[in-house]
Amino acid sequence: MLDLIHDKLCGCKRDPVKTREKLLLSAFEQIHEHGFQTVSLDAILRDTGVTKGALYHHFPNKNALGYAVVEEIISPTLSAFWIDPVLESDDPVVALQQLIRTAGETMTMEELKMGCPLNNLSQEMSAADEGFRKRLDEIYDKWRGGIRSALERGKKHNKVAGHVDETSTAAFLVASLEGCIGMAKNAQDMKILQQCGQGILDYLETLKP
Amino acid sequence: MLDLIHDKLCGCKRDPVKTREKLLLSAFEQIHEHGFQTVSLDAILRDTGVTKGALYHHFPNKNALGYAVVEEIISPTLSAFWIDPVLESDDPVVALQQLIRTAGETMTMEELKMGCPLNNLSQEMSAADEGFRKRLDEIYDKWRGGIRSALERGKKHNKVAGHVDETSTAAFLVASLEGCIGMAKNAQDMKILQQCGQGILDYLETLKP
DNA sequence: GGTCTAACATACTGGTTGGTATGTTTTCAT
DNA sequence: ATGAAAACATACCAACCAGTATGTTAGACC
Repeated sequence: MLDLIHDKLCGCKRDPVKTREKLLLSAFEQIHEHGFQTVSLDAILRDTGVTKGALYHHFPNKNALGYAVVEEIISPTLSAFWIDPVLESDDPVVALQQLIRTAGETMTMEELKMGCPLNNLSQEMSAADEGFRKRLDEIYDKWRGGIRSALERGKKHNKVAGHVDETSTAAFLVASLEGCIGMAKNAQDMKILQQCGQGILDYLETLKP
Repeated sequence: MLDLIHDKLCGCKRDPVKTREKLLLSAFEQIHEHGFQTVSLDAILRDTGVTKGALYHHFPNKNALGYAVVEEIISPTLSAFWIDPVLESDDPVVALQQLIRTAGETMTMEELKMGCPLNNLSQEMSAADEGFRKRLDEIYDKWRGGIRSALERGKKHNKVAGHVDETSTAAFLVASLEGCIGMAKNAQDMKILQQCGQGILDYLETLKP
């Protein structure tokens, strides 16, 4: 439907940018739901209506499609929601507590069952394919680095206690966040998510001066 | 080689218990290395020398083999190393700190790359198969319950601070432990493991009175 | 020692998958 | 207008995989 309207507005039958985007988005969703190795290209083609020839015109192989999902969807989404707000705040501890609270409140049961796209892919692919591992590790590195520098700035503004080791705390925070989401994903239980979330919130409290 | 010796000692050409054990052990290793869905039964048969007929005599299908690995290998191993020692100690905080330190010291690079078998399977299978999810969740539940009751006992012995909420702390501890191992697995970097480990150790310190 | 069944062994199948070969149709610069 | 290249479309393939059908053999029990 919308395609037809767009075709008329656009005045063209082909829109390679849109085709690529459709593929990326469908791939992201299906990878998120079923995992990269389990998802079949045919399923993505069925979902998007794109043909195999078109897919292999835009991506040389399945891995390349996955890489693009990591770089063009997962990475920017995570930055926007979890990294940038902390970097922009003067009080990273409070900012993180806020983020965790809103994440916990807005999380639906379906999202809970699917878990974190970044963590899912890491756990599935890091040992199997170096291309995935490096790209995912870059994201994690950026995340840890962001929290670390935010903690440093917070210390200067007297919002973070002096005894806090910024590097290990940042690593631990990212790890426990993913750990909590993973635990709730397996339990499929909001109560577990809230318990874990409370655990992080309490921990964050100990970082204040 | 050993099989032949055993055959002579045993005086029999067939040993169904041993055959089952061989299958379980090989399945565990290969699942740990490649994930459940990626591992092929043929690979396990090649590895063990067992034939397909024998495998399907012992297990009705692939999932059943996986379930048996969870119940008969992963669950008891985890209990022995991570749950029982904490339950037996009067000071769960110190006991956990000890466990984390020895785990961090004895971990090889190969183990680091492969991650935690329990967490790997959870992340891979919980959304895909309810049979796996329930079995893995039972293990997590036992783990959380163990730490919780250990924290309660520790409080009575004045080894755990009064402000500690046992339930959420237990959930958070298990989640962050798995989170740390997962983070180090993706990074393939001992330094990251140590940073995360230091984070947990510092956190555990805040639980003391 | 004969019989029955548990414990294996072999060969095969139907379905799926990532990838390719080859052809057609737009689009756009000249 | 036209040639070239980008953007798609179709048909096909070899490999693999879980599972099955069918047969064989060892060993326990009477």
